[in-house]
Amino acid sequence: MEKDTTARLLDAAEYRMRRGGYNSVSFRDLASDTDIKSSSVHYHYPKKEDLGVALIDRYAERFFDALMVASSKAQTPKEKLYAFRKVYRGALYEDKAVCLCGLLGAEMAGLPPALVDGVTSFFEANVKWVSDALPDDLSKAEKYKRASTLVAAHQGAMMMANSSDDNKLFDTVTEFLISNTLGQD
Amino acid sequence: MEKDTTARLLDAAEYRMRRGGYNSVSFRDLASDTDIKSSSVHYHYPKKEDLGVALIDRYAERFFDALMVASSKAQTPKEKLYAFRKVYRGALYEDKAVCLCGLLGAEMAGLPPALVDGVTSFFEANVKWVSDALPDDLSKAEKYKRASTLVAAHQGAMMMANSSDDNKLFDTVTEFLISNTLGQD
DNA sequence: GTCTATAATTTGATAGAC
DNA sequence: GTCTATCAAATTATAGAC
Repeated sequence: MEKDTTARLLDAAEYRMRRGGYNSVSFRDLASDTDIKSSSVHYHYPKKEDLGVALIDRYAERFFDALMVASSKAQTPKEKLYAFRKVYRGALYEDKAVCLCGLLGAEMAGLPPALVDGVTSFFEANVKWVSDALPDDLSKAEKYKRASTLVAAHQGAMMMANSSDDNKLFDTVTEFLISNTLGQD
Repeated sequence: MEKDTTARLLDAAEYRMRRGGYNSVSFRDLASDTDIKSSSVHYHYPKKEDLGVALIDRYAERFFDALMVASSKAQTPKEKLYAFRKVYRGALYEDKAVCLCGLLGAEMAGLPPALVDGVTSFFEANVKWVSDALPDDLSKAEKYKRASTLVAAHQGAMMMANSSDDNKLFDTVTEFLISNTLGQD
């Protein structure tokens, strides 16, 4: 089963965008990456915006799919949070890049308006997932606080690991924070 | 005392780069922002790289100056960490943008090599400053772990606040983390 | 230091043939 | 779906006058 052209285009675009940001991706780069012409890229994604929206959608879907898989056997809050960490960790170690939505979230003010909602939703869903993973006895506000902290730290750790070319930093930070956030009431 | 042209150029470039990333800044934009011609921008910064390096240098200098001022009366670890938070918070609230180095750190792989060191140094210096602010009785490894976590969380919280247009998220996360990181041994 | 002028390249995008 | 051909605009950058 060969990958179709849109999948290969999204792969190439994601690779580039997660390394250099939205404006670092050009139709001609994608064309040469996938051995077609730039006009053919426009056939699949008429505007760059359309490509951006498709990229974010696919990224979010894949992320939450991976999260479901990784957490399928998780019972305790701790196990669930380590599943969350594992998915982030995979994105950093396997793709050797930061989170697509983390980068675009920073570039938010410079993005076409059509992309904004997808990025915002990604983080809302992140925080919601982590909230639901936390112990039941915590208040809603307390869950929100801790979940936001965990998501923010995962994103920040990813960026710092990326910028210092030291993935261990991600491991250290996220491990510390998960045990710390759970370790007290 | 009027601002000289380089200062106005760096102001304009910083404004744009912190909103859209490295590739969202063009010489012509800066020219129109400062009411000069793009060829005159090149007089001050021959290559875009040169501009980028100058931007990062100025940003880092200003950041650590602000940190010195904010922490001048801080005695305890807690007071010092709140001073650190205050400087980050100012960058988010007053400039209404993420950290320049946070954004560039995410875009690292797509940046001209000349910019890499400045971004890396910024974070190393951040972690060092926070390490030194932590209680003396902690081991070096423990300080590194906590300092990295605090810096990562500040960066991540900034990005998330930016992407959700909700600066309160930054306040919540950083307040929680500072009290939490200090609250136990 | 700033300007005019311009070059070389890249970029997002479209028309129309196959 | 992909191609050739093309466009208009943007972008980095330089030469040379004032």
